[in-house]
Amino acid sequence: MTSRLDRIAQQRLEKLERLRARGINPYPHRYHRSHTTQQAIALLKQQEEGGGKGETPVVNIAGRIMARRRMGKISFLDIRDGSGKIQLYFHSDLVSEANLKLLKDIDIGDIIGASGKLFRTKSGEPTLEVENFTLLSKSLRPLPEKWHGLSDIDTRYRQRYLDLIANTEVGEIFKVRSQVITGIRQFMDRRGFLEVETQVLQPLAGGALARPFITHHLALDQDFYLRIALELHLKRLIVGGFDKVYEVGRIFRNEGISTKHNPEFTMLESYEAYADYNDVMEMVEKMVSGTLRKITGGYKIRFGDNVLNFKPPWQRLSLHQAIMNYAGVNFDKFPDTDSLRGEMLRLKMEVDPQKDRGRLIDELISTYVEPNLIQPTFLLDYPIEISPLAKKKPDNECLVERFEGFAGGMEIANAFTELNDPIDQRQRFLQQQKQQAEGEAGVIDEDFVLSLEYGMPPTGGLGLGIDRLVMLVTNQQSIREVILFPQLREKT
RNA sequence: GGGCCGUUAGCUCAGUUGGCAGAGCACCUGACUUUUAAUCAGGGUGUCGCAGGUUCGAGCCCUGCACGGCUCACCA
Repeated sequence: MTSRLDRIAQQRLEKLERLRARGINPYPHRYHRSHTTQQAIALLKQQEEGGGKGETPVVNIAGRIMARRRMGKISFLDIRDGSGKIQLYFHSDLVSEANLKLLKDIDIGDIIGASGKLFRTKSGEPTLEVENFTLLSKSLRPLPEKWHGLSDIDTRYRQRYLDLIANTEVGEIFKVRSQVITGIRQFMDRRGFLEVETQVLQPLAGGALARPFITHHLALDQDFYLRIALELHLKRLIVGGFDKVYEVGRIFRNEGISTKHNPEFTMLESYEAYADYNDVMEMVEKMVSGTLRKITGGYKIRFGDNVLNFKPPWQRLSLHQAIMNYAGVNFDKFPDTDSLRGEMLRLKMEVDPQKDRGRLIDELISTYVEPNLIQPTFLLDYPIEISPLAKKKPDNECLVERFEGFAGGMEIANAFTELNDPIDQRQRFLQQQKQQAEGEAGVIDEDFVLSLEYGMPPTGGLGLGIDRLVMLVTNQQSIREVILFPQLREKT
């Protein structure tokens, strides 16, 4: 590193050695903290509201030093813990000689514990008048700048701990993320769903069509795939007799990285026996709107330039109608790949000649429809070609009972009335296999089909992208802002 | 993988037509008994992302590479 950083680190190492020479352990094992900074402030307020009667109790607090203002005989330090921050006041007449000496070797970034009485300064700032303090951890490196914080995105993601120290609002995003997941779990548990954990390392990566990550088990001398969906194992559990199951789990897709895609992301999947996609739709509305209300107190959130209103019921639109509205294509009139491609070319759309009818429809959705679905919207009834795990509509062999939920121009949910006919399922897999691109997992999961042969009740299933939901709730335009450690290329 | 943009002190950023490498914060020394982006005086600590090239001379121009951002492609 540069000589200047060496110099700062060197100075701090020298301080460390001085402390050790005086018999001070710069990294002690524990500290008895009586209050968090916010509890201490609350205690002071309580004391004041009681008319100042009684002795102010001595509190022990601990945290990282964020700022220092030295003024001759007195010093002010700001320290921060997980709850917030508080100001410390040091007066050289009030602390021991040893403490005074220690204070000289303390730096911004160090973690200390301090005890003393609470009071308010002239300007009303709640403050701890320090009587005694201890070094709890010596910091050897300078923190990012106090006013502008840390804004270099590369450093923010690679050294997320610095981001969290320097930019307090980043921590808030991840608190909301936790609240979203907690809210969803509570919702599902209350509805009688059983939370389960299924395997991450799978012999076949099924349940979606995406390129998987591959790994190898040494003892078994066998390749495994990191799961690309939770679907097929959760449905096995429905066959097994758990009527309502869900999993909040990490899934892995070996695809491109973008502001809306991270190679590993978190998905909620749930399956409910004896339900269909209409039941699931209602559940999604209640789950998302209810969780939102719990966190924000209302149904409306700002997302970019828009205000999204999640109050049920959400807009429902058939996929067919949506593509008519936004792309001007009536796909019913173009029942095969060639005719649909011809129509798209006639409308001067860019068309990938490799794509079959299903993928062309998919393209119409993602290019023309999805970006326009700002308010929460359900698109219903998808073409069978792109929905191999969903049950056909009773009155239309070409469509399945499937919906996707959108908000803020992003897909957040995907659900269907699950296909439970094992013969139809095998045929759909075979059909899928023919269309599959190279590199994608293409082997039929025979064990899954076998499980269907034993009989799966009619079932409604759901997949919900947690990361994107958190993006919406926290008004973030990049998925990396809601994932603590997003995927980056290793620096060489 | 393609296109565009970026990379200068620990952090946030300037850097003119190609002519001695700059500021604020942080850091070090000193002053200061209620400060809070404390203030005041002094101190610049750098492989200008990396490697080449052009030039008397390159942070600046050219080529390649690395990493990042946006975007396109990919992506049930």
